[in-house]
Amino acid sequence: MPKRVSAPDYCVIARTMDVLGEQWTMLIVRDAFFGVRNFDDFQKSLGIARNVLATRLAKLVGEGILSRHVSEQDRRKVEYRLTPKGRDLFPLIIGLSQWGMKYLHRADELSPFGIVDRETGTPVGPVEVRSKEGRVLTPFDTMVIAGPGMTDEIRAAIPALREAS
Amino acid sequence: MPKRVSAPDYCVIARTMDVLGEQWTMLIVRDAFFGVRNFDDFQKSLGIARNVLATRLAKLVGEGILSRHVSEQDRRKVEYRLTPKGRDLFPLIIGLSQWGMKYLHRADELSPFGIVDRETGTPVGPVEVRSKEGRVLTPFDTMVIAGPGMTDEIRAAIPALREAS
DNA sequence: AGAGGAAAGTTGCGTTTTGCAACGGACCTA
DNA sequence: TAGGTCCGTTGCAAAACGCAACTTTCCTCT
Repeated sequence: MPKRVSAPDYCVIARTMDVLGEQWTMLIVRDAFFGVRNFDDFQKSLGIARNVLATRLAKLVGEGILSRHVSEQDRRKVEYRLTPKGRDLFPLIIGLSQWGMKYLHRADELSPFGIVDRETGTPVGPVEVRSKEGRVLTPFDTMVIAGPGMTDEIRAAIPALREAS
Repeated sequence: MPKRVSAPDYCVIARTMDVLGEQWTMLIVRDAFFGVRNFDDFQKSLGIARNVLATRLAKLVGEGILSRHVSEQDRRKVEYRLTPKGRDLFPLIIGLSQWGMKYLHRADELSPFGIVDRETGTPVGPVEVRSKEGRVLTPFDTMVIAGPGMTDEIRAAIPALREAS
C-alpha cells in the first residue's frame, strides 16, 4: 500500500487527487474510455511497469471506478470496466484532452484520433463552466464563498480565502 | 530534473499528464485559483515539502501555467500567478471538485466553501460534455474515430481502437 | 493426457522521487 | 546592526517506480 499523500482533505479536490492523482491513473482511465479492458493491453498501450499497473488497477477497483470481471470464455482473462462512477470522469478526460490539444499540440501535427458525437459525427464541444442559466463562466465571473463547514482552521490555512468569508 | 514518465505521447492526454500529472501539481493550481500567491502560503496550505514545492512551481512556471513575479513592495516575496494558459484549467478544477463532491463527500459533511456565479451568487452548474449543438453527451453518445494522424503503430498499441478505424 | 503457450499478476533489486528538517542568502524593519 | 521574514537549497532516510524474470492458472493443440 502506498503511503497516503496527506494534503489537507477539507477540500474535495485534495481527496479527488488522492484517488486519481497518482502517476498513470488518469491514463489508465483514458484507456478504459477507449475500450481497453485487459491487463496486458493496458500494459502494452501505456508501457507501464506491470507491478505498478497491478497496484493502480487494484486501487481503481477498490475505489469503485473500475470493476473487475473474469472472462467467461477464457478464465485467464480479466476484464476491467468503467463503473458509473468511472464514467462520470468523462468530462475530466475530455477536458484534459481539450486543454492538451490547445496548448500541447503542435500546429503541424496530425491528430491520430478524435472523440465525436455519435449522432452527427462532429467533435464534441468544449468543456466549460457554466452558470445555472447556461452562461459560460470564466474564473473572473466566479468567486469562492465560505460554506456552512468553514472553520477558523481552514481560514488560517488558506489566507487568500479571507475575503470570501 | 525529474525523469520523464514516458507514456506514449501520441495522445494529448498523456502529454497533459506529463505536465499536470505529478503529485501536488493540481493542488497547487487549485490554490492559485483560490488566490494563493506566495511560496510560504502554498507550503502551509498544502503541507507539501519545500523542495518538492520549489520543483513543482519551477515546472509550472516553465510550462507557462504560472508566472513568477518578484513583489515590488517587498523584494523577498515572490508571487506566482495563473497565466491565461493556467486559467484555462478552470473547467478541470471545477470538474475535479464536482466529481469529488458527488463521490467523495460524505452526506453528513458540511462544505467549507463553494464556488458561485459572482452575478447571481448561485453555485456553478455541472461541467459536462456537450455536442456542438449543446446536447449533453454521455460516453455512450460519443465514439473515438481515427484522425489523419492515425498510424499502424498506434492502432497496434490500442487494439480497442481498431473498430474506430 | 501432455506439451506448449497465453494471461495476470508477484518478487527481488537497483534507481528515482519524496518527506523532513536544518541551513543559506537576500531583504526588510526597528 | 540585530533580528526576523521569505524563498529556496542541501543532505539524508523512506517510499515509490522501472525492469525483468518468475509463478500460477488456464486454454489449445496434438
